[in-house]
Amino acid sequence: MKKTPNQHIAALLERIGRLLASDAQANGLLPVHWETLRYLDRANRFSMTAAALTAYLGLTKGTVSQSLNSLEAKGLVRKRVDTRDRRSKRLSLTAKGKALLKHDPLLVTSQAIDALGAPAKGALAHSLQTFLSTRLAAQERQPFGQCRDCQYFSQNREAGSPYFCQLLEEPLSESDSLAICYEQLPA
Amino acid sequence: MKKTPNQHIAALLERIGRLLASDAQANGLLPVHWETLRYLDRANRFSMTAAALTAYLGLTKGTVSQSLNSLEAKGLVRKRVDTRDRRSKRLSLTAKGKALLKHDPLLVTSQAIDALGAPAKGALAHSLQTFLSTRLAAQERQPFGQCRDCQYFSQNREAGSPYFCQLLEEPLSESDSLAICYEQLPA
DNA sequence: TCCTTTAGTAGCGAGTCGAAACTATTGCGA
DNA sequence: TCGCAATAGTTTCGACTCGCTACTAAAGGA
Repeated sequence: MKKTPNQHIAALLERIGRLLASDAQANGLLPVHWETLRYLDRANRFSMTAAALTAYLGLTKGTVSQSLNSLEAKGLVRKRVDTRDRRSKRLSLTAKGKALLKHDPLLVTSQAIDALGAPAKGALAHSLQTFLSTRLAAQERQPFGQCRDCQYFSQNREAGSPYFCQLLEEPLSESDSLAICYEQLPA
Repeated sequence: MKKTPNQHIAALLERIGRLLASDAQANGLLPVHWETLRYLDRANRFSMTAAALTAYLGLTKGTVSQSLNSLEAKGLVRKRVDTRDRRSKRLSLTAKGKALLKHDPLLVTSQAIDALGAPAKGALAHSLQTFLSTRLAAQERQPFGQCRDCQYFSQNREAGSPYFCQLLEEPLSESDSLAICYEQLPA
């Protein structure tokens, strides 16, 4: 079976994925746990729910519910019923969860990337981003891009907050604009 | 938590890995099964053992033994005791296993790579390869490179086969030289 | 008010995965 | 030649993921 350049790249990506997954078994956590902590660290306040996390990870809600229970039992994640929509629960990282992210095994991985030069890094990031977006779009999955790159993102007309979400009709802070969002629709 | 460019790339790689893993649940096989079939399709005859596969996947031998049992029960892989070293078993793909590789979910994935231009693809393949090699070397794991890029690889002095392995003292065919090898040591 | 949709949970079965204990074979060295 | 360490692989155990299905509860529209 001869390999095309595309297949070669695909095989490399899959193999690297496996490599990173085995790295990610650290501190008694499993890969999916680390991804959850990272997500909750990066998501904006509208996206801190089990449903959004389910879409992000591409798993079923039953599976995600179990993982969250496990993280809650470890004291890394907190669940609180949303007062506006009492079906929903708002997730958050506990102080312990935030502290644990300082020992994210991904930090070790990212050191190995220094073997590449700066221009190669830029090209790599861009290519990976393009591939990820293409693949997610093909499966009709949410891109989870940054808030400020969204077509609902706008300047705020009123005082108080610099930006505004036209979909959820909520004011946005500077750090909101950098977070990733479940609802994000690239401009 | 601010992200450095390195961390951004590492996060992308991990996320893409998860994406591919969920794609790889096709035809009733699990990701690790597909990786096993692919390995057995690409490995040379010295590397068709459970021990080599264990090193390739970075798992424990118990786990790999179980996966192989499952693949054998499905009729995709065959195990035969090695006549030279009766501790060892030589693995091979059955006809059914080879046929199944024509439906490898990685083939779908590789189509999405066409969203990148040809020069970007070359740079991407090179960067990923460099990263993988660096990371494997850091963990003192085998690179599993192609036979012909090995320091034991040489032209054959006798007739019959074009190449020769100076480590295993075995003649090598043209297709041997392209296969990946457990013993490979980059020149 | 009814009915559909949405958010999340609970339980089941299959299977990965690591760890540890085990068998069998090989090969080295005294 | 004997004994012992190293190597190849299997088995069993427990924890956990993961998809699936069935479930509860709340929201919201006709």
